Amino acid sequence: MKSMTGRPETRRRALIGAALGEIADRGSLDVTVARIAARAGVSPALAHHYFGAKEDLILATMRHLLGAYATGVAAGLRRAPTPRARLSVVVRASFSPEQFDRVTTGAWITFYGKALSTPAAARLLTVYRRRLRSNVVSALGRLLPPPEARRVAEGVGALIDGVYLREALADRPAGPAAAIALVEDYIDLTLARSAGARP
Amino acid sequence: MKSMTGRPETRRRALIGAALGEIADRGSLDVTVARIAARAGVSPALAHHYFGAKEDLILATMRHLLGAYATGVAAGLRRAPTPRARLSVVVRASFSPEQFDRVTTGAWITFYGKALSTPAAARLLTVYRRRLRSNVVSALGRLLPPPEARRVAEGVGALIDGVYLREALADRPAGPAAAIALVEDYIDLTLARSAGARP
Amino acid sequence: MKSMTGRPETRRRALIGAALGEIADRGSLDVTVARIAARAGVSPALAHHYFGAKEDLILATMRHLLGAYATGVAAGLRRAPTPRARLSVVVRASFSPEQFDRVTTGAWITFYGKALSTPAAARLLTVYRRRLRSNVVSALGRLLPPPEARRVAEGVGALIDGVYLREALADRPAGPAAAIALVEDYIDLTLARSAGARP
Amino acid sequence: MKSMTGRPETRRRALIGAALGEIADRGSLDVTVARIAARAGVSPALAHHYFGAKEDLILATMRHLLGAYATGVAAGLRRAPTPRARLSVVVRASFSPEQFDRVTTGAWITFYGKALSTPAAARLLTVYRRRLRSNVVSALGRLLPPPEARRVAEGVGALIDGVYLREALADRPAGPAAAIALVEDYIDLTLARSAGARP
DNA sequence: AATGAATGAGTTTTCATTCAT
DNA sequence: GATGAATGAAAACTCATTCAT
Repeated sequence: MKSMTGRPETRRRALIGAALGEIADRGSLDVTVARIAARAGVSPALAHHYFGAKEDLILATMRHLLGAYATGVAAGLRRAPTPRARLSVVVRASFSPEQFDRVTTGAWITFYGKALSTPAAARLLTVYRRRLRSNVVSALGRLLPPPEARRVAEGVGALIDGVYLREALADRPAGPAAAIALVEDYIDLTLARSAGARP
Repeated sequence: MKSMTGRPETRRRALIGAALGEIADRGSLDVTVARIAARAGVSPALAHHYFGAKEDLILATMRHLLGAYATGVAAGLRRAPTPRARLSVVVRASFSPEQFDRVTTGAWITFYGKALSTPAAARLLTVYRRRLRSNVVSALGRLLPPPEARRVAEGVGALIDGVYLREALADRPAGPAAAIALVEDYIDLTLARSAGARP
Repeated sequence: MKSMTGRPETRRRALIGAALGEIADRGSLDVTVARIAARAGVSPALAHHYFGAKEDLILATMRHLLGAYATGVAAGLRRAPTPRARLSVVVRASFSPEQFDRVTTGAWITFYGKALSTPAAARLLTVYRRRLRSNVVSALGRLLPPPEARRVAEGVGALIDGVYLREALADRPAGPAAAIALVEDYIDLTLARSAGARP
Repeated sequence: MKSMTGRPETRRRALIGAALGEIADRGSLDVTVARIAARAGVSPALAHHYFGAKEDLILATMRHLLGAYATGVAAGLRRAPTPRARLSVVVRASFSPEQFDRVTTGAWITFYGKALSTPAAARLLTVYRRRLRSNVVSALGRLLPPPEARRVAEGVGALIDGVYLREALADRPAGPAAAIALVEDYIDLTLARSAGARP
């Protein structure tokens, strides 16, 4: 194989993309540097050259995944006029085509497992999750009293995760529209109760 | 190590228990036959003698895990007098001390990942999940019209999964009581709406 | 290659012997587990099975080498009637055919280098050297006053090492007889001076 | 890293110095071109540009080491008035601060090992050793009959090597003064005998 | 002259698995 | 039934070396 020189950033992207693909294909982090490198069209040694240990490549890939999601959410939030609309943004972003394809769902679940065993991965997850949660809580804060806002935020987050997980593992997935409807319905129900209780 | 002879069934149980422990300790399926065997107090060769390939031991362990959960639910259901109570049984069984310790939560999440990549594991998961779902649907069927029963069953299942996942990964878990309350609240809300809408 | 089962102790010996041979052939510790294993007629995996890391195999080999020398000296000492004869035993043992062949000299020098970089190896060397030195000092103690005995012991030890080193590296070695004569002469000279000085 | 252009000779020196340092730090020739280059503040590619293969850089480093010693001896010899004084020069040069620091002793022993396996290194060593020996023999030739002069020269050389080696590896080195005293004493003893025997 | 990108050829090490006893 | 000896196949990682720029 002739060695083709490219810009380092291009190589890093390619390697992370390849890692993501391999992880989704294998359905686990039990992937080899050799296969990732081959998929990226470079030598295994180059993967080490850029990322050091395999673990670091994996974590970089995870960071990329979380970052893409956070970016998607943030972009939507900037354009949402009302608190309720901001909640919808979070829900829809979670089931957007980019976040909900086979590769990405596979990678997400795999990373949940990784977080279980690797403190560094757990920290990454915590950071992003907290950031996301604060978005939800702040939107809900305009609609609900603080203690309930926190509780509902927890429920919304859990429901998103649960639906996401089930859809990813379902033999016959219901699709994003149904997923979104389910979560939106939960939000509406909760808000309605509070609204009814207040006056 | 002295070779200790035991009843085959005892050996199998010991090996499955050891596998479960190793999986939880490592936080992933990246466990070795050698360690599992050592934990069970037998030689690696014996593990193969009983289970064939490592993969089979892993699947047997998964089956055991799912079976234990299903058994717990079934036992509760027999003693529950009303449909609403039967729903509670399912919820509580999911967060019972046996299902909600570090070992078991770790194993569950790990197996979700496994299902992603291994058709056999996915099938196992599907079978048990369907069985569970039919319990929920049949209980809800007494309280809601069929189409909504199905939808709510989906929501309840997803919420249980989501809460379970989040608790397992949380740096500061809220505990089973809070988890149960969250899901029960969702059930109540949904039932209340239907009750209010009907008359 | 058919796997031939043998007694563990036999295998360990074979591996240590093979390591010694490889080290001497290569003239450095830059040897591979694969080659050592091949020379011993076993798989590389077996070397790890018995010794753990390569480093441990190397240290075991070093221990073997030092042990063989110490054993040779000890055996001779038991049969030596006078202090002077005991000194000769040490000298002759150092240049005995077993200690002075190409393999052994090569290994010794290589291990001196190893001691330079590896504390564990340095400790090994120190232990054996101290044991040897105490033999020399105790023999000299009958012939010389203690402070001089210590000094001479140092000189004898250094001279043995130096001659050994030079012979090992010489393009035209003078042979063991000349080596022994050189050291014996040093001993005699030193003893003669003391004898002459005393009366 | 900014590419810094320098005079080729400066670069070579820097690389050899860095190699020497690395060898002493690691205590063996198991050093990498990358680390040597980094220590010299240049790229690995440049090391190859100047020296070709790593082996050549190592040999150049060895040559430098031997050359520095020979230069030190030669400088001393020019100023020594008597044969006996010239012998002292050789002894003292061997344990001078430049030759007896941690870096240099480490490098020397390491190169002894190298000579064992690499003919080119062995040749280098032989050349320098012969040159040195002829100095000693010619000095001794004024004091002793030729055959004995050769024998004593051998003993002096071996003793220097042995003391050097032991000091380098000792857990509690006695220091250069003691080393020099030991060798000088050997010389004196030998000369005294001859002097006593002649008349 | 000098570099960084890139790789091929190794090297240690792990581990599931087999098999004779 | 049970084991320990043994291995093949793979995996991560290292490093000297090349080459276009």
